[in-house]
Amino acid sequence: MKLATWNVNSLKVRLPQVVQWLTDNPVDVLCLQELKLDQPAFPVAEIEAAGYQSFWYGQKTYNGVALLVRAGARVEQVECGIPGYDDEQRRVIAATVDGVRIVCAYFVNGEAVDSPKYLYKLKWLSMMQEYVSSQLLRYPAFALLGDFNIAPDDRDVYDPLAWKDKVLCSEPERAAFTRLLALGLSDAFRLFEAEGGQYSWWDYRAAMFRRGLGVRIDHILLSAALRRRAVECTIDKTPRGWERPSDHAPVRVVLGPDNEVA
DNA sequence: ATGCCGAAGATACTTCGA
Repeated sequence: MKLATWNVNSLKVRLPQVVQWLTDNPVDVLCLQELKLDQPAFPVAEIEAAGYQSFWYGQKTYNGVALLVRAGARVEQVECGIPGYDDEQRRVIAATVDGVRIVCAYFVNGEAVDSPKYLYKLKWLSMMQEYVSSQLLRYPAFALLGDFNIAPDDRDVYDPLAWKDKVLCSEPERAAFTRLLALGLSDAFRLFEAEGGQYSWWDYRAAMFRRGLGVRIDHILLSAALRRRAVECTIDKTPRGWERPSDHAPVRVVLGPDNEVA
């Protein structure tokens, strides 16, 4: 089973790239963030023509998340938003795909540590913590994928000194990421790569991608049951080099068969 | 110290992203 996540920064603009990427990378589930599409505007037919079912939670201009699921896969228990959290911003969609619980999330950016949006981010992170905790009790085969807007440690930042205590890198954000791991989740990328210098987001400005200056903020977290099956996890920089790219790159994980004896 | 780029809504600039 193959899972991936990609912040597309407008699905309207990036639709041809999403279809191209799925053709080149026929994953079972692709989690999308920042659709920037009103709910009725979702390109269901185009996604279906590419061989995928669509489940989405759209919002005009901002936010919006989707699960693209390979045709033929069994999809159950689709859930939008965090239950019990009345959040106007549409950032979460979940579903069970062929027995694996998938949560796709667009974490709050926060703007800056002295911003009111940062307080919203911390509140949102605590709600996500509770949500993931309760999901794990129900679904042992669990994966959380998305744009976390958190660089877990200094290996994930091109200039840790410049980013020290800044949004994406502040201690409270990193502590929230660590708390998610403490629920029994593993950062799939770090199962295979201990070195720094691999990033998933590069600022459009100042030719940051060309200069190799980025941040790793898009992640795939796996429960113990899925961690055992993980074979590889890679960041695909290819689409970041295309014309009119998203500022984020897709992240992909390959899971082997479930060999556990029931 | 600030903007750089890019998307979107509005309609010539502003808001937001990270």
